Amino acid sequence: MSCSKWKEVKLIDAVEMNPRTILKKGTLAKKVSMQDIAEFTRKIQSYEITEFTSGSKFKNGDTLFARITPCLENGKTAYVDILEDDEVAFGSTEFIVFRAKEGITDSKFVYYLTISPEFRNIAIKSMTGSSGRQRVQNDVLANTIINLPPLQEQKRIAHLLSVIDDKIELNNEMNKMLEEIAQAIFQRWFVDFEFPNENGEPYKSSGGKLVESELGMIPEGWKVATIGDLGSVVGGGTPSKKREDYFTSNGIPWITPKDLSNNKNRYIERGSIDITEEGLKNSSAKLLPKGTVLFSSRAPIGYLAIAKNDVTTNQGFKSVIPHKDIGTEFVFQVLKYNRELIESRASGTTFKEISGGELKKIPIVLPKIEVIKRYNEAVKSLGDLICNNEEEIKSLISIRDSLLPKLMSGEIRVPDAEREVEECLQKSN
DNA sequence: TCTGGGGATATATCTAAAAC
DNA sequence: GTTTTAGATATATCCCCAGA
Repeated sequence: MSCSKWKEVKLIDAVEMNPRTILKKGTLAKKVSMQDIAEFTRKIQSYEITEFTSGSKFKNGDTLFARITPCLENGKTAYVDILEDDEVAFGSTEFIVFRAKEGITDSKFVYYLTISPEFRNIAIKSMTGSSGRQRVQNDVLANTIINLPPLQEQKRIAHLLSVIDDKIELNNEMNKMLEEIAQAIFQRWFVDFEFPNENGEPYKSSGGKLVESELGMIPEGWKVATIGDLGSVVGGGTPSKKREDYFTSNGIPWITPKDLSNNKNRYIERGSIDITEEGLKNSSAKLLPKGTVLFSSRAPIGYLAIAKNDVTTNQGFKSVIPHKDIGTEFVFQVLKYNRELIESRASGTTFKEISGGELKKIPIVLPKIEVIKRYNEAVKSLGDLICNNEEEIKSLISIRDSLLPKLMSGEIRVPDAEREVEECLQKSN
């Protein structure tokens, strides 16, 4: 049901595809690789500055659209807003660059158009190429008929969706900062030994005594222990014969390293697939309680997450179920702080793997229990804040994804959608 | 500049050997 | 006998670049 003022036009008449953009060879410029784009995320995650040799070229306001399998299917599409006004950047050759046409389309509307399921499906269906390396056919996209609202309406739609994405980005920023604070506190207390003493003064600089240990000077009363002393170290498992009936969409959450590579959240509820009771029984995986720290131990060593509820993992993890008086946060930070050391103890030729035995043996400085207790009180709210922000992001994503196709097709109009968004934001605040 | 083939590397999966 | 470790192999992902 589209409004009469909406017009059916060919994409190429509304949007420039791979527009000519000038950047001289050898110029230093920002470079956005495929891995700098996250799945279904508007914001470009990172970039490097390097000499331009070849690749796609773009400016602020452009949309980068992955054209190769599986990046496109996985939702690698981003909006460029990391540049100065006249700055030109470049990136992977596997991007199609979309640019709004002056007076015809709005740049953010173009972004939301390209992430709408309808548009993505057309792109995905058009893909051809040798197996495993399918690419979008540009001319199919160019000739796709889209239902284009008047410019003002485009701006309203884009603005509304942007409000949601802005909030998601804000929450992500906030969480990044909170995580940095959490790390800084850990560093200050347990690496610099400036934890507050009984009088609330920083221990070391107010004359707290340090004594010799095999890990250098440490506060009196502390000791050198191992990661194995922090809790039980448990390996994961995969059912020996991969049988479909061992997996389900609503069983016991089963986490694999891949679930963490796509998901930078600190807390995890479930992975992309669950395991059945039967499957769990037929593997060496165990049920891990809420608060267990998951540490990927094979191939990508060092992905970290905290179980938000009971979960299991595949064999790519060693998990630490923290002792009661140590607590999740301390274990999480110890593993994070020692990531490189742990990786250096890994063995294996095809790829590195840290064995449970080796992981347990990694030496660490263990504070007095009362200090850990105070630490846990000090950082508890940080963890809670991060967790809440992550929850809020999830609900924002779900409202964005439900509104987007309806707004793009004209099924609902901006004022009605606005009300839904406001309700959602209100609830989360 | 555009298009698509294919190399390089990272990661997942399967499963056998080693360790318990 | 069961669990853990890790090699072989398959797949996923990203990048480079030749030829039109």
